[in-house]
Amino acid sequence: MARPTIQDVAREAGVALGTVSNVLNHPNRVRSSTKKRVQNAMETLGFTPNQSARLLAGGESTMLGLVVPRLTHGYSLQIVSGVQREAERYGHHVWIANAADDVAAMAVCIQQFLSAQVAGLVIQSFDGHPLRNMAVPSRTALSCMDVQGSEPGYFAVADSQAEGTLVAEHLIAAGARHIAVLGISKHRAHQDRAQGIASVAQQSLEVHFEFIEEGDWCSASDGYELGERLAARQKSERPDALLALSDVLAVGAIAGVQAAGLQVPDDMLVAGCDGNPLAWTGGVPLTTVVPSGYEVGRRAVQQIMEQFDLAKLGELTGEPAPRVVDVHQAIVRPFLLPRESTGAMQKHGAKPDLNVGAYL
Amino acid sequence: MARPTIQDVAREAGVALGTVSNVLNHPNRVRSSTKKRVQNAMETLGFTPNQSARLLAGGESTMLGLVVPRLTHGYSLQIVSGVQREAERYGHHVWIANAADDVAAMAVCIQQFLSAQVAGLVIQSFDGHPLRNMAVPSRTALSCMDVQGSEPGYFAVADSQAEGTLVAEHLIAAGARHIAVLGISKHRAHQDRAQGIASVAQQSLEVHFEFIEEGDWCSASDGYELGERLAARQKSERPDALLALSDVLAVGAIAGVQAAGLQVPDDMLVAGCDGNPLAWTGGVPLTTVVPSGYEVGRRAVQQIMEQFDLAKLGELTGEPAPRVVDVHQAIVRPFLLPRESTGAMQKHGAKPDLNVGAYL
DNA sequence: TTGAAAGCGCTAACAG
DNA sequence: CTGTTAGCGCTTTCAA
Repeated sequence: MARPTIQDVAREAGVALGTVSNVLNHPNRVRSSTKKRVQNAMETLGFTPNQSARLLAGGESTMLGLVVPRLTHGYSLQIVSGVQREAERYGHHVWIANAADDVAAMAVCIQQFLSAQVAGLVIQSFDGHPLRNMAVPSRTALSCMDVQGSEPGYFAVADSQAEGTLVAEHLIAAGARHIAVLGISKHRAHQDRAQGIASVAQQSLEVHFEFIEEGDWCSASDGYELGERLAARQKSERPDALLALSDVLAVGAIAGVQAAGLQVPDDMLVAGCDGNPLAWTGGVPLTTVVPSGYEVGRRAVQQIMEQFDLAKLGELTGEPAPRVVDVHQAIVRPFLLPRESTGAMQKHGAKPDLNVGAYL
Repeated sequence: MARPTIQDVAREAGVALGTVSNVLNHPNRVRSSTKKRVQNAMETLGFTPNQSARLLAGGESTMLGLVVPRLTHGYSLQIVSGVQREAERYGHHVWIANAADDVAAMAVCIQQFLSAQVAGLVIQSFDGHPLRNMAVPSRTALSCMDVQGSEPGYFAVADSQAEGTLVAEHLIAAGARHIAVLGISKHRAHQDRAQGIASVAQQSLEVHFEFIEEGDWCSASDGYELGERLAARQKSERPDALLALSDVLAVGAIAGVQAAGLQVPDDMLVAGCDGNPLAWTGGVPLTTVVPSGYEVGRRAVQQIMEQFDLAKLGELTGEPAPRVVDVHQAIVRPFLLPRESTGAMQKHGAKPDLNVGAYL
C-alpha cells in the first residue's frame, strides 16, 4: 500500500485535486464544510504531504538547518537551545546536524541541508575555522556563529575578548594586585580571552600580571599543580589572584591552593571562564564569566529572519536577489557570575546546591 | 542567479543531461575522462543536486531522522552519539530534532521527518510515552527507544530494572545488610529501578531493605537531608548502605552523611544510578550504574538496518511490503561502575580527576 | 555514450 | 468551487 497522494485524498473526499491543494496551502479559499471533508479524508487515509513534491513545485521550506561541530559541549547545547527558541518564535523548526568534531563532516552536513532546500542555515564554526570553501550559494539565508567575519555575510559571535576583560577587571576591583593567568592554549577563544586580559593589564600599571604558559585548559589536575605551586611561593612573590582561562582549570587550581594550606578567597582569589556548571559543584563556588551561547543562537536566527525579510522585500519591488554586501556582525557580550571564590556576596552554605540534573 | 540544474551542468560540460545524471547515480557507467569533465563543470557552477527532485523521481533518501524529547540530558546525548556512530558505519547521516520537552512538538517533529522522506526514523520516547497515535506509516523504517513495546514493531530499551538489581546486588556483595533506598519518584525509569531492587530484596531475606518515599530525585539538597537524617539514627537502626535512584541525590546524600560525622564508605556505603559524570566530581568517587544510552542508540540503528534489509529482500522476491508483525525488542544491559563510595578498589587520590570538559 | 521522453506529487494559474 | 494543465529538477528507460 503505497503512500496516499493528494489525488487519493481528492477521490476519497469527492472533490477536485486542486481543492485539496487549496486546503493545504490556502485554507481560506475553501468553504469550511468542504475543508472538513477533505481533512477527514486525509485522516482516514493517513496522508502526509510529500515535502519533496511541494518544494519542487515551488513551495517554501520552513525548516532551518543548524550545524554544530559537536554536541558534547555545553556552549553548543546553549546555542541549540537559543536557536530553537528563537526559531519557534517565528514559526520555524530546526533540524540539527552534528559534525562530530570533523571538519570534513561539517562540509557534508552543510551540503545535505542545502540539498534538502532548507530555508536557512545556521552554522557554528569549528574553533574559528572560517568556513570558506564550504560554498553556500548566496540564495540561502545563512548565519555563521563564532567566526570573525571579514567577508560580507552574517555573523554572530561571543565576545571572548570581553570575557577576559570582564574577569580581569573584576579581580582588580576585588583587590587583586598580582594576577596569575593560567591556561594559555592554542584554542581560539582562550587566546582572545588572554588578549582581553592583556589589554586590561596595559591600562592597570599598578597591577602585576603574570602569564603562565603552562597547563592544559581542560585538565583539572594541571590546575591543581599550578595552584599548589603558586601558593607555595613566598608571600612577596605569590600572586594574590588566579585567573584561569577555563572553569575546569580554575576548580583544579582552587583545590591546589587549598592543598598548599591557603584559603580561597581569603589568601588568594580565583576566577575562571566558561560558565561551566560542572565547576559550580566544587567546595568554593567559582566566580566565572559566561559566554552566552543561548544569546548567540538567538541572534543568529534573528539574522536569518532579517535575510528573509530582505528577500521578501526584494520580491515585492521586483529586484533580483539583493546580494549581501556588508559584514553584519552581532557581538554578544558575556556576563560575569561573581561568587565566593573572589569574595563575592554568597556565603558558602553547608548544603551542596548542585542542581545540575538539567545539564546531563 | 538561480541555482544551477543538472541541465546547466550538462551544457557547461558539453554532455547530455542523462550523462550528468549517470555521473551522480551510476558513476561506473561513465568513462572517467567524461566524469572528470562533468565534475569540473559541477565545481565551477557550484552545483548542488536538488534532493527534492531526486527523491520525487524515485531516488532513495539516505537520511535518518532522530527525535529526542530533550537534548539537555546526558542520556539523550549518549543516544545521539550512539545513533550517529552506528549510522555512519552504514553510510547514513542523521538529522536530529529536539522536541524540547513537549509531547505535541514531538509529533510535529515526526511528521516533518516523514514529510521529508527520511529513510528511517529513530525516536526516543517521552518518559515511556507509548508514541501511539503518532501515526508512522508502516512504509518507513522505525525504531522506538525507551518504550516497552507491546505492539508489533522495533524497540530498543535500557533495562532500568536491571540497573536496580545490579546496584542492589553490588551493595549486598560489599557487605550491606540494611539498605535504604532513596528517591522514589513517578519517573518511569526510577520506578523500574525500584522494582529491580525489590526483586533483589525478595531473594535476600537476610538483608533489610527500607524504601524511603521522600525526596526529589533531581535535588542534591534532598539527598543531603536524607543522608544526614539517616546517619543520625542510633547505630542499631541505622542503614549501613544508601541506594539513591539518581546520582545527584547520591552525591547529596554523601555530603549529608559526612555532615552527620560518619565516613563513606567506612561507616556507610553509598551508591547511585545514572552514570552522571557530574557526580564524579564529589569528594568521594561515587559507585553508580550506567544505562548505556550509547548502546541503546546503536541498537536502534541496527534495527533500522534490519528493516532496510528486509525491505530490500521483499523487493527482490517481488513480495509486497512485508508488514511488521512481531515485537522486536532489544534490551540493553546496564553496567556497574564500582568506585570508592562502596569501598571499591580505587583510592581517593589527592588530585581531583574531573575530566569532564567533554561533557559540557 | 547520446538524445528524447515519461513521470514522481505537488503548486499555481487558468477558464469555466 | 471544479477540472485541467504546465512545470519544478531529477531518474530511469529506451532506441539510436
